[in-house]
Amino acid sequence: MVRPPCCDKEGVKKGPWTPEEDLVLVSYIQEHGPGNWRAVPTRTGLMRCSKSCRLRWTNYLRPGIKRGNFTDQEEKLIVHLQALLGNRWAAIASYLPERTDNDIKNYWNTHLKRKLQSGGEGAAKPPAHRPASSSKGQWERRLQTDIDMARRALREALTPLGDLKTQQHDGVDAAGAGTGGGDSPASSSSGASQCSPSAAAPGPYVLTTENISRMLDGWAGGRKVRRGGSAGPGTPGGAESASTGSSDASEVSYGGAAVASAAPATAGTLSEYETKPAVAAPQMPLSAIESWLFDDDSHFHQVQNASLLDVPTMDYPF
DNA sequence: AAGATGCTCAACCGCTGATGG
DNA sequence: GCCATCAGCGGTTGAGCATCT
Repeated sequence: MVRPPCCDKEGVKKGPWTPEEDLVLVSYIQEHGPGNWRAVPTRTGLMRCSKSCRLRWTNYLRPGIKRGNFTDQEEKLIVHLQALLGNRWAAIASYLPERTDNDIKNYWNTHLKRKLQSGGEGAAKPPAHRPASSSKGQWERRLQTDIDMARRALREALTPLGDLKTQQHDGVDAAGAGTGGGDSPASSSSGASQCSPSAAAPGPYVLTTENISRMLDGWAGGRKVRRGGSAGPGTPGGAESASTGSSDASEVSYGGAAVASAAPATAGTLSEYETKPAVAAPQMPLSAIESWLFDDDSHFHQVQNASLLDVPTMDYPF
């Protein structure tokens, strides 16, 4: 059966989002929480398809997104995870809560791939993925292994490079059987960190309409405010353009205690989030991940599927 | 200064898996 | 169990900007 594309309908707008549309979408989500994307266009009156709304939110408007200026640590982590997981960007993104899969994918394709190619052929070859014939049991096992490997990779990435190689033969945790269900932690586990929708209390979104409109101030209306230079990333939103460099709402603790809705638009809330130094590494999320990792360290010694750990030594050229 | 080329990244497209009737 | 619908993912495209010639 051939399903017509969801955006085939007449009157569905495509192309770059305008600040007004962003505002409408954010207002709606602030009120109802993300999710039920199908209803968004009709309820908001946006002439966009649901998919487009979801994408706009997850890749761009969602609080806590950091743009541009990938740190060395993030780079290494991405490379490492990519080598382990392949091009499963959502899974990779779930380990970088401030980054979107799209962002990581773009960064990989435009920076890292080239870097690796020029610096060392085959430093990180993506493993073959998702054999079409794998049974469900195999698939689930592989998922768990992915999670384990990613966890391990993350731990390694967070470890000073000098120590890395000594850990190459650590075991893999086979324990986590539980939750793991998903190809994409992004869709399940990331929920916690990625502002996953309604599951978590829709609550604390930092982006009040006022904030949004402030964010959108200075948006020239052109498609891009070019990244780089002093201006922040090319986000029209310019939360970061208002600030220095790549910081935007990233440290907003939308998941936690109520910065957001509580954050009265009046209180110049945005400035609270503007003060983060552009180069600041994602300390918060990473440290959270770190503690998760190291708390669970004992599991690393339960080797179960050692063959899957034959990851080539990561000797990245940068 | 102007055109050509390269680079970046937001957005789109098509597919797959999950879910509900 | 089947089918329709929806959400999410990864690959690709193309507009706009930067840099080069």
